[in-house]
This record gives sequence, structure tokens and C-alpha cells, in this order.
Amino acid sequence: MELRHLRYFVAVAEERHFGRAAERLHMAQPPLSQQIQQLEAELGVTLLHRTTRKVELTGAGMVYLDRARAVLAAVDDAAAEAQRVADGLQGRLVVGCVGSATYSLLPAFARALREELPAVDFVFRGEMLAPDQLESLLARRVDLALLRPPVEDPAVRVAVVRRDRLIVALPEDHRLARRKRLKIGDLREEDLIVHASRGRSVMHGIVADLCRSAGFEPRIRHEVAETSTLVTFVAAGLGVAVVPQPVAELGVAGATYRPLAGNHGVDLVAAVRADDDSPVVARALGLLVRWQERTS
Amino acid sequence: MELRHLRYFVAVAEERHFGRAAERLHMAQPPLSQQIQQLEAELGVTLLHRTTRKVELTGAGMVYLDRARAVLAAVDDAAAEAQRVADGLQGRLVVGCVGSATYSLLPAFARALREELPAVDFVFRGEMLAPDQLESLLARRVDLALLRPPVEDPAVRVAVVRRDRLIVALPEDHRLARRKRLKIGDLREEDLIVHASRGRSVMHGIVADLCRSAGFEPRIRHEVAETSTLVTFVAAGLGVAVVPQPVAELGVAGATYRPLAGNHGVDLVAAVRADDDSPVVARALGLLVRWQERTS
DNA sequence: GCTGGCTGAGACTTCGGGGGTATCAATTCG
DNA sequence: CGAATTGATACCCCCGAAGTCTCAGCCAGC
Repeated sequence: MELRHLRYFVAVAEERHFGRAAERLHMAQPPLSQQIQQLEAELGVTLLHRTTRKVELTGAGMVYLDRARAVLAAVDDAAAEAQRVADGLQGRLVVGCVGSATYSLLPAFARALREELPAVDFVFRGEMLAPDQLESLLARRVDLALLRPPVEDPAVRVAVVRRDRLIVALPEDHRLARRKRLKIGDLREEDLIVHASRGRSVMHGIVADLCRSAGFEPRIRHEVAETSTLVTFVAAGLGVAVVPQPVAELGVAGATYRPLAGNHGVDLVAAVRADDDSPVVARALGLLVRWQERTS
Repeated sequence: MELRHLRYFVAVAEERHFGRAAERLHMAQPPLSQQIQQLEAELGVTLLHRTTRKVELTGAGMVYLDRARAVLAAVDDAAAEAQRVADGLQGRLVVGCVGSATYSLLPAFARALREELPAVDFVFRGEMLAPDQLESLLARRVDLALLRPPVEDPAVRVAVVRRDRLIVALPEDHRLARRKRLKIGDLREEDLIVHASRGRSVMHGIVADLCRSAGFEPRIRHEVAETSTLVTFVAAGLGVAVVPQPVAELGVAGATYRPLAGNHGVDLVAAVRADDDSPVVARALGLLVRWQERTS
């Protein structure tokens, strides 16, 4: 039994005429008759009542016609779906997101995904630290990770999505809040709030290095897991923090922000498995890169 | 694209090994590789990642595997369903039923159909007069008609289901109800209630002929459309009626029944279109005939 | 690191069967 | 009754599915 048999049968059933059906199928009538006979023999069922003057479906033929049509449609659907998956227009995508990107990039990215790849079933995991993301990425729990460099692992490929300037987050009533802009050195005597501990959060290391290059050891008083907690701590007057610019958009009452002198910034990169050829991932990356080009 | 391609792909996807898949398919490995390549070319999609050491499905391959399995299952289902229909185990059956059979035969017949042909979707149309049934039968509104002979139309084939003795239905307080059995002649002076008018109800003609053969013209006072109405009229004392024995089972209060002397009876026959080769109809007829043989 | 055994792909051949042509048989209609 | 139409049969051809042989890459083991 082959699809050929179903196609031929559907044609004959629809035309109710072997000659016309053969014409429609671009073939001669005798082989068509033979194939239909073969189909009936294989099923052990008479599908068509033929006289030399007319052809009509039997009861079994009617139900088989329905089923045959459904099978042929399913074959086409299967091809179309496979093509969509291969084109990256359909599939599943798990995106990991570092703290600051969770609030600034994630919403727009989710909207873009929904608009441009509506058949892609995507899931975001927000507020993940860089090392967790890399581990999840390699363990295939995440397909695309938005995090802060550096990423050294050769099994991971990265693309810069954007560069965020560093700013200082202060309690509104803080002495330094009266200044229009700040230098790193201004933080020498301040209590600092940072993400997690060294080696876990990339921002932690960046802030510490920044202080040391300005000639002092940072006074780290509080470590937090989530960016929203960090800003809340600042608002509560527990200290100040150096954060990427988009954090300012969080809008926590009691916290204010000041630019940091010097061209200090930190990249936000999209990381994927180097061996990942998933078309959905490629499309998602393309989306990010196109967007980065448009906004930079 | 042929089912062959789907079968081959499913085998390779399941074995994750061209050699083993070829073995399972009772063929050599090179043509299998070729057919898979052909499938991928036709779809324009890579379904399998192959190295010389291992074969694994791409994302598109996974969804296509699901669809291919579904298609192959649907093809088998289609064959099975067509076979059931051809065997008369599945389908639709409309049964027409004459008045007296509506109450005596129909319930048992319906139960037998449901038990023996559970996949047959059957519909009964009760209380139909013989001419209506024949017309419905030929117009294909009914597939099997239970009615009283004679049926002359050569386009209709009949089989006797059973023979019902004729009995007399009387009001309980009727003078003749004191007798144990009655003769036709006893009805000479009685008002008769019959079904519809001559040419419509077969029983009408039978009763009239019976009277005339006994040497008198029947005094027909009431004509009714349904058997239940007829018995109700009798119970109401409007007259007496000659009816087939099963009508007694209706159990209408106020009516009683007495045997009729002489071997008077009327056949109940099952009529089908002579050119109807529907297997469901054949099975239903077989059911009736087997049952008739068992009870006669 | 080299070798040997797997594994999938390519080159070439074979042959079965799908499809074509010619024709027949049966039915309908003028 | 003959002409036309239509599905089935007989027969042939040739395409392509399947087979054989072989190679190229890759991993394992010594």
C-alpha cells in the first residue's frame, strides 16, 4: 500500500469516472484501473461499484474516501510543520535572563518573539546568575542565555546584544545624591551593595575591579541575589551600588541614580551552545542582533 | 512522496541506525539511505543528523516522526474501518416498522442489533403503514422494512420473519368476551375497527377478505392510523377488531382478546431493496432470519 | 598514533512493477 | 441494431527501487 493508491482512489471517487480521473492524474486509464484493483485486493474490500456506464462508491468506499483524504492532508501538514520547524518558525525556546536584562530587555524581547515567531513556544527564566546560566545552557535546560561577559567556555558562542553604561544607585537622601555625576573614587568611603559573591555574579567582579583600579578596596556590606532586592536595599539606605543603566528603569521609590564618570560599561551578550544548530535559536539570535543594530 | 518513505524514516528514527533499520525492513542499507535522502530532499528539510558513528533526529525530524507515525496508523485504521463497513459490522441502518411489529418485534430486534452489531448506527421508524414503507424503502429513506405482505414490487426482496395468528380484540364487557374462542361469522353483526383505508393498510384488506370469505360484508365503523389507537378504540367499546396476536401484548386496560377459529394468520416480512448489497442490511436480515428459525 | 572494525554514503547494476498502447466487452442511446 | 462510451484485459517497456561492491570517516584499543 502506498500513498499513490490513496491519491488515485480519491481522484476516481471524486470524478466518479476512471477516464477523467486518469486525465486529472496525468496518466492513462488502464494503469489507474489496475492500481484501484490492487488497493481493493490489499484491503479485501470493494470500494467502487463499476458498470461500464457509471462508477459509484460503496459504503466502505465512502468511509475510506474520508480517511484517505485525511491521510493525504496529514502528509501535507506533516511536511509543512517540519518545514516550519526547520525554518525556526515553530518550536520551543528556553531563554535564561540575567538580573538587569530581566527588567529592561526581556519584555521587549518577549513581545518581539510573540510577534515575529508566533508559533514558537518560548519560556523565560529570569534573574539567573551568569554561572548558573552557562551550566543550564550546556545542560540544555536553557537554549539562549542573556548574561554579562566574560564567557570563556569554547562550547558557548556569544553575541553582544548591547552595552550598558554603569551608573550609581543611591538613596534619595544620600549626601552624594546632590551631585550631578559621580566618579568611582567618590565611593571610597561608601558601603557597597553587590550581587552575590565573587565568581557567581559577574557584576560583583566588575564593581570590585573598578574600585581597585581607582586605588581602593571596596567596602562590601551587603550581598543580594536579585537586582530588585539590590535596589530595595539601596532605597532603604543600606548603601550604594554600581549597576548597569537599565536598572534605573525599575523605579523603586527611595532610590535615585547618577551617571558614573568615565566610559565604564558592561556588555549584555546572548550566549548559545556552540554546537546548537537549532533554527529557532538562530532566529531568536537574529532578532536580538537586528535589534541591537537598530538601537545602537 | 510515498508511504514507503514514511515507513523507512520511522524505522531509522526508531533504530537510530541505518543498518539495523534496513535489517528490520528486510532490505539493504544503501537503498534505505537513498530513500531517506529523497524524503529529505522532497521536504527540503534535514530530518536526521548523521555522523559515521551515530544518527540522531533534528528538531524537524522529531515532529515529522510523530506525524509520520500518525499517518501510518491512520492508514491502518482506514483499512480496518473500511473492512468493518464491508463486513456489515459498522454503518448506518434505518429500519421501518409496521404497527404490530413496533411493539412486539422492535424492542427485541433493537437489543439484538445493539449486542451483535454495536458499531452499527441504527434508527427505527415505528408505526409505518406498508405502502409508506415500500415508498420509503425505494426512496432509500429506509433500508429494511418490517411489514405485512403481499409485496409485489420486484425491486423489493422479502423474507418471512414470523407468522402471527389472528385474534379478535374485544371490549372487556362485550357479549362475545364470554366466549373462549370466536369464529369469523361471530363478527357479522359487530362494528369493526380497522387500520386506515384499503390500499393503505394491509390488515384492512385481510380483515375485509376474511369477512367476505365467511359470506358477509364487514361493518367498518372506525379507521385509525396507529395500532395503539385501534386498541384504545376497542377498549372504549367503539367496536371489535381482528388483529395479529402480538397486539395483545400492548396491554391496554379495557380490551381483551380471544383466539380466532381456523388457521388464520398473517406473515410479518422483512423487505429490503432487491439491489441493495449493503452488508449491514444483510447482517440485519441474517439476524432476523436466524431468530425466526430459533423461535418457529 | 596507528590500525581495525563500524557505519553511512556513493557508484554501478538488476529487475520488478508502474505505466503506456492496443484492444475487448458490456452497456446505453439514437 | 449499430455507434459511442467506458472499464477491464493483454502485453510491452522502461524507470526507479533495491541489491552488490566499495569507499571514507570516525571511534576504540593496543
